[in-house]
Amino acid sequence: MSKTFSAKLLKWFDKHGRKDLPWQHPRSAYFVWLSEIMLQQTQVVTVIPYFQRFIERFPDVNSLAQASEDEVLRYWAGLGYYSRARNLHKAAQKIMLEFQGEFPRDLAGWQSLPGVGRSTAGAIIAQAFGEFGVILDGNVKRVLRRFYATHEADEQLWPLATKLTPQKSIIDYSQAIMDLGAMVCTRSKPKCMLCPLNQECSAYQTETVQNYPAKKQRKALPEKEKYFLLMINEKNEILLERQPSPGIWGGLWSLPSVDDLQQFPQQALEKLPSFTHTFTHFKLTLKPVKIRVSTSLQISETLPQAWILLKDLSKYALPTPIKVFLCANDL
DNA sequence: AATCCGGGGAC
DNA sequence: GTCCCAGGATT
Repeated sequence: MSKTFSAKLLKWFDKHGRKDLPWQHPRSAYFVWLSEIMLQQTQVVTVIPYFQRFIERFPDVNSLAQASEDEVLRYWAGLGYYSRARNLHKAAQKIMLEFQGEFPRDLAGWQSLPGVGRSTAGAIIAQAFGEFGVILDGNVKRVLRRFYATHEADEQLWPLATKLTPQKSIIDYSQAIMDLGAMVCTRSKPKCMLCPLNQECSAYQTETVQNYPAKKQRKALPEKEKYFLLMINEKNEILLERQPSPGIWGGLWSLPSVDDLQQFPQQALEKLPSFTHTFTHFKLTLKPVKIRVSTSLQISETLPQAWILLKDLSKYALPTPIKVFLCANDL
């Protein structure tokens, strides 16, 4: 049934597949796991430099487990979805303490680790151990929806993905199905003429490729606005606060933010140009305010705080828009 | 089943 | 500007 599908895909992979990604050499369980987490909702080209820096500092699961969460987040800062980094760190500690430093070998073992779901576990089983594992990521979903010309929900695609996955050549197949989605069966302008599966592809044969996957209707993003306090003391230090997790920018260091400025004397404030940042579920207008304060001023401490010099900014994990703002402003 | 969680690349 | 990317956790 799936024989022609995987056979044709593997033949295509031999010639056109990606075989020199950083996590493929060596293809260790640690590298595969780390790459799969970084690649969740994040494109390959974005991940590569983060992966390189990360493995240089944390070359194995033990070094990752021993590190502080704060340092792990520093190496993740800018990549987004910071719960991935927190979960990765927790998982490393679990592997060291509960699994005696040995990676799981089966699906259930991997899925017991925080941040590892069904698809990531399947990818790791396949790529790290060469055993039967099924992937259903964004690429595979798109390929399957077009191949079967179906609008079925994500969950309904698992049996199809499982049926198509071969017992042999699993390492290459799992890479091949993702490469096809990333390189040929792309979201826009798919290269159907180059596709090894076009003769069996229902969407291609009915000339309805553009209908799959269907466009989702998006709701208008809610808009929020907050004041971000650029507090500067007499030593020219600024105040950072560590954000609570879970939550936006959880675990990262950001400027203190407030909904209004009524607690501050008007003459102490200097309003700076506002800017916007769009998250997945809302649009935030950041309204920076510069406040000169005396060193002795006691700020209410609901979150961990640090007075830091601008030159030491790189020692902290900052959200990208905050980092960009601070680097663009002399104090 | 929806919603939350970032940032950026491609268009 | 829109869309969505090697998704998972939470509700």
